[in-house]
Amino acid sequence: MNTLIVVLGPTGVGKSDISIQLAKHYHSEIISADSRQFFRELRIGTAVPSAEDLSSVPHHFIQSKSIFDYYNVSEYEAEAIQLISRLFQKTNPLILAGGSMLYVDTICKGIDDIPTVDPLVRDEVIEWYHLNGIDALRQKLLEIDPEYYKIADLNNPKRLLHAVEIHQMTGKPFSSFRKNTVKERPFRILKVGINQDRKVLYDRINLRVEKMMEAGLLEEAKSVYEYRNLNSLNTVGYKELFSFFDGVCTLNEAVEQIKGNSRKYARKQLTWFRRDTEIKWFEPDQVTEIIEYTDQFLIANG
RNA sequence: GGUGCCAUAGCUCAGUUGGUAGAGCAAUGGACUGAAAAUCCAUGUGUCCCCGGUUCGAUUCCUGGUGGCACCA
Repeated sequence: MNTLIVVLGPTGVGKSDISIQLAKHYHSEIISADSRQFFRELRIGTAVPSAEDLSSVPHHFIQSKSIFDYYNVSEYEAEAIQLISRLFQKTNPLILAGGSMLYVDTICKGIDDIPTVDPLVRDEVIEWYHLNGIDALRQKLLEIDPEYYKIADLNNPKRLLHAVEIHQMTGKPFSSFRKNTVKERPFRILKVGINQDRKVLYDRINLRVEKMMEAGLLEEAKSVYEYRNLNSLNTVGYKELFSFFDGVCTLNEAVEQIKGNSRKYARKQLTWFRRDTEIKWFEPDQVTEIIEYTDQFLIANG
């Protein structure tokens, strides 16, 4: 059976470098599980690998979408699983690299089949929510889906809105779609986590933001500023600079916020990954150990 | 050297008419099913600069010291 080596970890820890080294070692290819590097208009702020790195190993799903495209985890699951099975016909193992937790999990475990929400329905429900407030939204959920109401995060409008949207679209409660079934993949999965001392990681993140600014992040943000309402632009590195363009804060404050929000994101990623006991953790400089680990797994599993 | 102001959480500061203190930022933990770099929840002990005095009780008032800032010389 083929093996998918999943390289994951917090932002800025050096996943890309390690993935490239692994891919070279196995003459393999890299599938990205990074929900922001998909967008070709966002290059500097999402820390897309250099042109040199990209040409040294085949990469997939990097810079492959536009910020104007509607994209979501489910579409990613379908496209990525299809690609993975095609690539496995000539290459084994393959490398999945990225820090978008939900996207990584979707490849490993799958996601329930829930209808895609019609943008018109979404707008309608959001408008209703703005008019009536969160209490009314909770009340509505209680009426249409008491089962989900019991477990839902009632402070989180996005969660409640989605349940209402699904009901609006299908006439069925959102909870009836939530099966929580883990999909069996026709390949083995080996999870390699990269992490390091928190202080060192934060220094790396802060420094990386400075380098992004030197590389022209301000201009990149300016070039997409007029589309700021797009979901794809609700992204660390851009939203803070939009605030600067709006005159809400100084450039220096915006840059500090980018650093802070990147650190928060790294923490959030670690929270998510921490509960996944299948992950074997390494430090960024342990490439030799990582390859030893993946080699052993591949030998043991034919 | 003189005068004035300040000294409280990692940082910026608020506050206690005397009953040992709280905001923002930072930090930390958690949740997560088609918006996920999104969205949401939780966590605040710190010699209240130091020595002494007044007081039942001082971080708060008073004397002195130390450090910082400003102005005057």
